[in-house]
Amino acid sequence: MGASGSMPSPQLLEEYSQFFRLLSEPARLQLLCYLKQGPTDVATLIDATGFSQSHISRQLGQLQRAGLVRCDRDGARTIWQAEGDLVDELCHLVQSRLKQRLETQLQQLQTA
Amino acid sequence: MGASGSMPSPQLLEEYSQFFRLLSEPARLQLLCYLKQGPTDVATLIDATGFSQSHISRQLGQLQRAGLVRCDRDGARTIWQAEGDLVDELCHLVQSRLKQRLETQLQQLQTA
DNA sequence: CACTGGTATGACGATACACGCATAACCCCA
DNA sequence: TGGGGTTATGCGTGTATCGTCATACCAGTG
Repeated sequence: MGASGSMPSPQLLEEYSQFFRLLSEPARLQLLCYLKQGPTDVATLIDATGFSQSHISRQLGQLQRAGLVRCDRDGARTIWQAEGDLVDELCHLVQSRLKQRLETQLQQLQTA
Repeated sequence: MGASGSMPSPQLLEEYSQFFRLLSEPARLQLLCYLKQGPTDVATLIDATGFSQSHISRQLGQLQRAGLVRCDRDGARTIWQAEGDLVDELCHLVQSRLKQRLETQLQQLQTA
C-alpha cells in the first residue's frame, strides 16, 4: 500500500524544494508566525525580532513573491500580513511527526 | 478568523526550520521520492540520480536521523526505504498551493 | 522644493553546506 | 585470514545565502 507512487518531474521537485527552503530559515518562519497574529508594520517587526530593517525587508520580499504574505500601504508605512494558512498546516503536520517521534523514543527508553 | 494564534517557541521554530531544510534540497527530495516507490539499494540510487556514492550516503544519513528513511542490511548491501508518508502530505499541500496560485495568475491575465 | 520618516537595494564579510575525491571502515566469502 | 565489494568519513573547493552597513528611492509635510 502506498509503495508505488509516480516520480515527480525535476521541475516540480525544484519548486517543492524552493518552497521548503523558504521555510528552512528560522528568521522567515518567525516573521510568518508573527504576521499570522495579525497585520503588523515593519517597525514592530524590527522590535520583535531584533533583525535589521534591510534584512526584514528582504525576507518579506521573498515571502511575498511566494504569495505567503502581502502588504498594504498606509501612507509611507507598509502593513504586512500573512496570506493563507498553508504554513500553519505544514507546521502542524511536522509537529505531529516530531511529537510522535519523541513518544516512540521515550517508549524505547522505558522498555530498555 | 484564524488571525490570532500563539507564537511558537524559538526552539520549536528551530526544529521546524531544520526539518524544512531537509526538504529544501532537490537531491534529498529526489531520493525520498525514489525510495517511496519501494525499497532500493544504493547502486540503483547512484544509477538513477547520477550522484556520487559519498553524497548519497550522506543525504541518506540525514534523512535517516530525521526518521524519514530507514535501512535494512542485506549482507553487505543496504536496502533503503521511505518511512511514513509525511513528506507526501507536505508535498501535496504545497502542490495544491502552487496550482491555485498559477490559476489565479492565469485568471488575472485573462481579465486583463 | 527641501526635509523627514519609511522602505528597498547594492556591496561585502562570514558562514553554511552541497558535492566529489580519496580513503578508511565494514561485511561477506573462499 | 586475506581479498573483493559496499558503505561511511576526512578533506578541499565552489557556491549560495544570511545578515549588516551604507545609500538610493519614495511618500507625505512645512
